[in-house]
Formats: sequence, C-alpha cells, structure tokens
Amino acid sequence: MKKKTTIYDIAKELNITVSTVSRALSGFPAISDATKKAVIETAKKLNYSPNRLASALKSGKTHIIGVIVPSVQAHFFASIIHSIEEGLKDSGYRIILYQSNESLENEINGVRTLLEAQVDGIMASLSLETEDVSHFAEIVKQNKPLVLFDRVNPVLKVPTVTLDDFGAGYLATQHLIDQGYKKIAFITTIHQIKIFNDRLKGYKAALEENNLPILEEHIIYGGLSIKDGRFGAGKLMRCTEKPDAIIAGDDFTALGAIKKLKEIDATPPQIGVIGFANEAFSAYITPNLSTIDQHANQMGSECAKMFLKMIAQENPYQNIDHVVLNPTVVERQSTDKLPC
Amino acid sequence: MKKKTTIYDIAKELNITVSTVSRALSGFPAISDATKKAVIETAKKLNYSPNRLASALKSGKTHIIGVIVPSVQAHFFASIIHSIEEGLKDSGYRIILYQSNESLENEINGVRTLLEAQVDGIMASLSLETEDVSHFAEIVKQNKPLVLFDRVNPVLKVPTVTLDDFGAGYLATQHLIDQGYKKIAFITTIHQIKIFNDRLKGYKAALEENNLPILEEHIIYGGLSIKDGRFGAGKLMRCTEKPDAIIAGDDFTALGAIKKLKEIDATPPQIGVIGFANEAFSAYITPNLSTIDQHANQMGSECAKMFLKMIAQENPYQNIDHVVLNPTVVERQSTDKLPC
DNA sequence: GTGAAAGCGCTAACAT
DNA sequence: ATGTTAGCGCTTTCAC
Repeated sequence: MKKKTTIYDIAKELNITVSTVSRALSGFPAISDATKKAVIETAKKLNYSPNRLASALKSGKTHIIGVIVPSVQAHFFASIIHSIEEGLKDSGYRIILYQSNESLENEINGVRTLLEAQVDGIMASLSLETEDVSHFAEIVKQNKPLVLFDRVNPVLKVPTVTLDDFGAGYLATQHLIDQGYKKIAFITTIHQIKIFNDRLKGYKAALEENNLPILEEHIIYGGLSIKDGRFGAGKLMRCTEKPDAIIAGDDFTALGAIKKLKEIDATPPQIGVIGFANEAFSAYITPNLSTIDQHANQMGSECAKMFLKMIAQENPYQNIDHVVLNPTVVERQSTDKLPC
Repeated sequence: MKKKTTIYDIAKELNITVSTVSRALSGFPAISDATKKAVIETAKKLNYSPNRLASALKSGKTHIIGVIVPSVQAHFFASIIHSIEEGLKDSGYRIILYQSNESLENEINGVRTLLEAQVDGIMASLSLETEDVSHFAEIVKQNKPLVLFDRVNPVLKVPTVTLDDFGAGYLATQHLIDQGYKKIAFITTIHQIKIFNDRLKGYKAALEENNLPILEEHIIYGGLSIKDGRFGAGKLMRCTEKPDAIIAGDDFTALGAIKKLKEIDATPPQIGVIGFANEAFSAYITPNLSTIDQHANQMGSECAKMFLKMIAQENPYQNIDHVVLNPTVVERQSTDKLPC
C-alpha cells in the first residue's frame, strides 16, 4: 500500500518548503497567488488529504466536541443531538458521541475518554444516577467549554441551557385546572434531579395559588417508564381521595398511565393525563396525549450557540450564561375534560 | 494555566526515560514490577492523562470509528447507533457521528471529514439521494474497514449487514393474504434504493405465488412520511380496483395512511395496513399498527462484530461477509381482518 | 530491563 | 513572499 501524500510531497513536487505549502493551504494572506494556485493544484493531483490529527497535536485544537447524553434512543436527546450537530456544522466542529445509559460510572468514563481524545469542549446532560458532579471539574480546570443542558446541576458553575422546569410543572397543573380538573396527582422520579424537583415545586405552587390542597398521597415517587406509569396510575386510583387528573414525569409514563386507566374504565379525558416531552408517538395514541413541549431542537441550537460564544472568548467562563426556554402546552384529547 | 503533565514529567520525577514510562503505561512485558508500580503511582500523583492524539499520530490508530446515518432522529437509526456503541465499547473504540440528512452532498462531506479525522473505519447507511457511491471508494483504497448497513449498495464490494428485504416484502404481503386480504397495495419511495426495490420484488413474488394479480395502479411511488402516507392512501382509495390492504414503506407512512382511512370511514383493519420498522409509537396508536420488525439492535451489534473482525485481520477485505437478518411480523390490530 | 533517538504530519515563530 | 527550524506527546527500533 502506497503511503499517503503529505505536505512534504507537495513541497518536493514544487520545489518549495512545507511552510509555504502549509500557508497556501490554510489561506494565509501573505502568499503569492501563483504559488497558492500551484499548491492547490498539486494537492489535488496527488490526492492530498490533510491529517487533522497532526494539525490538532500541533495547534491544540481538534475541532471536535464531545456530547454526553443518557441515550440517543430517547427521541428528546436524539433531537437535541441533531440540532447541536446542525448548529455546529458551519463552524467546522464535529461531534463525538458518548452515551451514559443513565449510569454514573459510564458518565465518568465518558468525561475521561473525551478529554483524552482532546476534544475542544463538552456538552452534557446528566444521568439519573448523577448526584456528585466532581468528574466534570477537570473540564473546567482545563479551561475548556462545558455546557450543561436539560439535566443540569447548579454545583457546577458553567453555562446551562434548560427548560423553565418550575414553569413547566406550573403550566401543566394550571392547564389541568383550567380544563376543570380539581384533584391533580403527580408521578415523578425518586432520584434527586433538579429538573424533576423544580417541576414538582411548580405543581405545588399552582395548586396553592388556586387554593387546592396538596395531598402527599397524590405524589408518586418511582421510576419513569410505561411500566411505572401503569403502576403509578393503579396506585393513585386506589387512593382514599381519588384524583381526577395525573401529571406524568414523561410521555412514556403518561402512556402507561393511560393504558391502565383504559383498563379500569376511566379512559382519559375522564381522568385527565398530561406528560412531558412531546414524544413522536404522543400525537397518535388514543386518546391523543396532551404534553409539555420541551423544545429539544431549540435547546440543541442554543447549546451550539453557547459553545461557539465560549470558544471565541479567551476565557470561556468570563461570563456564565443561563438560557432558559419557555415550555408550552400541547393541548390534546387526554386533558379535554368533558362538561360534567 | 499550568501545562498538562506528559510522560516527560513522569520520567523526570523518577529519573528514568520516557521510553520506560511509555512501556510501563502500556503494559509492555519486559518491565520490572517496581518501575511499573512507581510509574503508575507517579502518573496518578501528577494527575497524568494520556494524549491519545499524539499516540494516534505515531501509531496510526485513533480507536475512533465514524458512523454515517441519515438522521439520529429516526428511532431505527438511533437504536442501531446505540447498539453499535454498546458492541464497541469494551474494545475501546469510540464513535464519531455524522448525519447526512438524506443528502448526498452531506454524505460526501462526511466521508471526507471522517477520513481527515483519521478514523480507523467507517460504518454507513446510505442517504436516499445516494445512487453513485464512488465517494466511499477512498475508504477501501486506504484499506480501512467499511461496513454498510441497512441501506447498502452492491457496487461497493464491502461487508454488509442488512435485513432480508425481499423476505420482508414477501412476509408483509403473505401476512396480509393469510389474514384474508386479497387486493393489496404498496406505497414505496420513488428513489432507486436497493432495499425498497427488494421489498417490492418480495411483494410481487408473494402475489404471484398466491395467484393474485399485480396491478400497477396499486403501487404508489412517492416519499415516505406521514404526509405521503395520507396522500398515497387517498389516491389508492380512488382506484377503479379499490385495494383492501396497504403495505406502507415505513411506520410513519403507515400512520399517515391510517389517519386518512379513519377520515374516510375505512378504519383498519377494515382496510388492512402494515408498515416497516416497528417504531416506538406503532404499538400505541389506534388501531395498533402491524409492522415488520427490522431488528435494529441486532443490526447494530452485528456491525460492531463485523468491524472488530475486519480490524483484526491484516487485510480487512480478505473475505467479505454479508450478514442478512430475518425480518419478523409483529401482528397487531391494523391487519386483524374481521370475518366478512 | 532500560536508554537514546528518530519521526508521525503539521504549525508557527523567527529569519531572510 | 518564502525558507529554516523547533517542537506538539507519544511509540518504537536499535542499542547496551
């Protein structure tokens, strides 16, 4: 197998030096048009392809950024990745992907691996297991941009892009109240994650403002999945004070709740159900699922924008921005309460 | 900002040379246990983190492989990526992601970018626009593993992992016939993609074997999306010979068809509908969508396995395997024909 | 078992 | 406008 052509080959061919070739190729201004043209032609002729590795080793910039998400199989994260890539493409940055699968250990490995790969920065959304975030400190210490999105942790003094989660919880609750529901339950995760705690606070605030009681038996702490949704709904329906509506931690959990409610003849909107995330399926199940849109694509492009801004500064952390997106309600059948 | 520690710092600290440090760190056998231990301890003490870039430049191995897919937003591809990463993780390979967004131009850029990043190999599924595949030739020329999956092209003499698409088309058709449907239509893409052509062939073969006529007006060539599904179903229902079942190119198209059929009071399974891919929503729409499962996760792990096998050989292309997975029918309500 | 030294392909002072 | 040269951090052949 013949060796790959390098700038040395081009230089030899044209009887000039590598520095000239390097300059011609990288659009350095003080280079004669003639040499530039000759270099580019010869490069094409010899089928030259730059070795970004060598350039990265020398310059300290790989133009690759690491993205850590729980799993690309969740549509929400897939959408975010999609729009991060989109937002970064024009500036020549590429993404290297790492999935934590909701495991802290994987997340720690991810940070290490990405740093060893000399990425120019990292974007991450925390795993459900992640409470201690010290493994992210090294990124900041190296003065490389770290942007946290969606599942963030305030202990880390870094820029973030999040949804207004308090607002989201409030909005979901207020929507149900506006529709005429009065005894609203809440299914959430047992993990101490800021965004889920915030939503719970929003829920409680909305109830209070509307002079509705907050019942502890109406708050279910468990997992988030179709199975957990079934289980949670079942448990709620056996309460002494049976709720007339359920807010589920995500659309999958909401789906499970709906399935259970259908079985016991309490099909929504008889009992109202609303989820979070606006997953692909939510518009198409029966009844259609009302949900809080988390604006994944917008979140992704904000992350990209934030990163580009940080990288342009000599000190990426000179001012730490927090972009907060506004949640919106997607009203569908599952909360369309019939007049009594 | 203090400089990062390198093996030179470790060497200096211990009064040995870098070669010894390098050997100790990389598990070279002929190294005394004492030095090895000292090196590892000092590395930890100095907070050493290897620069994989330098090592890659020297060794020619980045341990990064590029993956090109149309879009991670499609659940099918997200699942494949998930299991590729899973299957590769233990052997220390990482994934760098590139999305073509169904554009040939992006795909060409992707190949170039990944090669410039010196990836150790590439896995790809072709964009809908891709008919000419010459941009992939360079990968093979560099003797780097290229594995094509799902959307492949036989012009490229490389290993592939695919579904038996002829079988999938046949299976979908035979399933409908078994259920009692007799006038079966087919919505597919206008693009000349092998897998879609193969499915069409399978469809025709099944009809022939069952002595059913193949009607050109029952084959709709268009796009694949919810919108296209609505459109296709509408067109089919205006045929002179109205079909009693529809095979749609993917689950989204099937979903569109179902929506249209519900509107015109021909709700499945009255008119049967089956899709491809077993998307996340398919089990939860009403009626539940029957579909052909394409075994995304299995496909991903086969890709990983194939890659590892190729990389282990001195010549990755010494024998070119083609793994073909068997499609399976997921029977749900949308094809559950009622007795007449 | 360890050391010396060359070099992977490129960039960027510094020089002319 | 172009050439010279010294590395970036690591691996690896060849010594001893």
